[in-house]
Amino acid sequence: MQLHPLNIYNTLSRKKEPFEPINPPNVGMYVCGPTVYGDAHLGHARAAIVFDVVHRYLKFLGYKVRYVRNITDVGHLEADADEGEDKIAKKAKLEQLEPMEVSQFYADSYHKDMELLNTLKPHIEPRATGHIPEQIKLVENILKEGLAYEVNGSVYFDVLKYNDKKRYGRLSGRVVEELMSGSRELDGQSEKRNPVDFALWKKASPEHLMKWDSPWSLGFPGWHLECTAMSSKYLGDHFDIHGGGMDLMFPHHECEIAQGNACSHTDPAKYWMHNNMITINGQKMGKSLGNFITLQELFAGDHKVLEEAYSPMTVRYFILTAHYRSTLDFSNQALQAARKGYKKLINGYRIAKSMTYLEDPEVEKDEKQIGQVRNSLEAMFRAMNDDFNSAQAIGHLFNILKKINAAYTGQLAASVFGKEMFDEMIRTYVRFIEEVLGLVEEKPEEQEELLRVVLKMYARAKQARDYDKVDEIRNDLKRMGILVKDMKNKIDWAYEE
RNA sequence: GGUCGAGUGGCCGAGUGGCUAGGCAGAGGUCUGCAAAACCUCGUACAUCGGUUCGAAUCCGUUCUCGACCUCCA
Repeated sequence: MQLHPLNIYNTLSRKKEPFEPINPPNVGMYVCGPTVYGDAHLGHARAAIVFDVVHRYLKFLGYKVRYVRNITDVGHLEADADEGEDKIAKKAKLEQLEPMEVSQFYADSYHKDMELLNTLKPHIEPRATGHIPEQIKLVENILKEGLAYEVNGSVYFDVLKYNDKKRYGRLSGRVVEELMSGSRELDGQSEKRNPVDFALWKKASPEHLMKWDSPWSLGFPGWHLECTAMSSKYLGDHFDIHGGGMDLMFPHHECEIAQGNACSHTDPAKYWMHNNMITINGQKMGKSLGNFITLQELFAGDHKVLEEAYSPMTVRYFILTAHYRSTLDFSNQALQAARKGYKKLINGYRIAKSMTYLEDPEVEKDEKQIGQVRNSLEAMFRAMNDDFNSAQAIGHLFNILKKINAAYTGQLAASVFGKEMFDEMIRTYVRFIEEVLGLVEEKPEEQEELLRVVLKMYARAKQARDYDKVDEIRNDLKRMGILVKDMKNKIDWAYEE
C-alpha cells in the first residue's frame, strides 16, 4: 500500500535518505527522554509528540517498532564540570527528599502529562540508575581500547586520541581543532588533559548524594554514558533511529557516537533525527532561560503569559501543524487558532465514524470529485513519507474533511464518490486521525447519551414550532461549548470552535 | 568570534524552478423560522538589492534583521 518510499532527514549526512531498516520489518528507535528534576514543559511535549508520530507512522506502515526512551534520573552536572552540582541531588537537598523521591515524583508527573497528550508508551523505558553496572562496563571497555584515562578516581574520554582514528564532531559539524582553540583556558583545577574531553566516570565529593562503587572510586557515571549503555543493551550496538532535541546534538549525541565507536567500532544509529525548539516571542524556551511554560500550567491556564487554558489535544495539534525540524513559536493567538483547527478536525472524525455509504440511484459518480479525493489522500501520505511532514499532511487532511462534511450535510451525495472511494476516504480519515496523528476526542463518555436526550427535546420543540424553547435549549448547550446543528433531515451536535 | 539555520499575505504555518498548501481572522454567497455549523467564492504573500533561467518564494551572490549551537537543556 506504500505508494512512495519513506525518506528521513539524517542529521549525520544532512540529507534526506530513503529509510531502509537494518533488519526489516523490525525497527529499533531510541529517543532521549527527560531528566526528571522538574515538571515537563512544552519543549518536552514537542519531542515526545514528534517521536510519537514517528513511532505511530512506522507502525502504520507495518514495521515492527521497538521504541526505547530513557529516563535520566541521575542529574547531569550543572555549571562547571568540576565543581558542578547534580540537579536532582540539588533539588533533593532543597526539598529535603531522597534523590530517588525527586526523580520518582517528576517521572510520574511526566508520565501523566504524556498520557494526556496521548503519546504511546515506549516499549522500554530504562532508567540511568538502573544501569550502573552496564555503564561501568562501558568505561572499562573504553579504557581497554586506550581511549580514556583515569585521574584521581575519575575517568575521562580522550577526544584527541579518538579523533586520530575517527573524526569527532561529524554529527554537529564540529572540528576538534576549532573546538580546542575556541574553548576557554583550563583553570588549572581541571583534571582533564584537554578541554574537549568529557567525563565517563566522576569521583563523588563527600557531600554528593548519589554515588556508586566502581573500580575507580565511589562516584557516578558521566552524563553521556547512560544513553550508550541503554541503547546498546536494548537495541544493539547498531540500530535504526536515534532521536532527540536539537540541543542534544552537541555535545550529548556527539559523545554517544564517540563512545559507541570506541566500544563497538560502529556508529550507534543509522539515522539521527533532531526536533527543533519551541520559541516564545522568538526566543528559545528552556529551563536554563527560565522562560518555559510547564504542561500543567498550559493545561490549567496558570501562567502569566497565558490568556487561557489550552487542552492537551490543542497542544498536540499545535505541535503537529509545524514540521519537526522548524522552530515553532508559541503565542496565545497561535494556540487559539490551533484549538479551532483541532475541533474542526475532530468534529469531522466524529461524524466520519458514524457515516456509511448510501447509494443514490439518481446520482452518477463524479470523476472530478473522485480525483480530488484520491489526490488528497495520496498527497497526505506523500507528505508523511517526506520526512514526516505532518504539517503538510494535515493541510491535505482538511481538504478531505471538506468532502466528508459535504457528504455528511447532504451538500454532496455520497454516490458522487462511488462506494469504493467513499469508504476509503472515510476509513483513511479516521485511521489517520487515530493511528497516525494520535488525536482523540476530549469529552467525558457519558456526555454522548445525555446529549441525545436533550436533542430529542430540541427536535420536538422544533416540530411544535415552540421557538422560545428551541432557542433556550440551543443557548444552554452553547454555554457548555456544544453547538446544535440543524440540517435538512436531521439534527446533530458539534463542539463549538 | 566560530559553526549552522531562518526571514512567506492581518496571524500561524507548509512549500527547493513552472502545477490552488492548509488553519485562524476578514468579505460575499448557498442553506436556515432566526442563528450556528457545513459548503462555495474572494487575498494578486514570499526581508533587500542584483544575477542565472523561457520561467524563481524556490538556484547563485550582496545587504539587513532574527535565532540556535559552541556550558546543562526537548
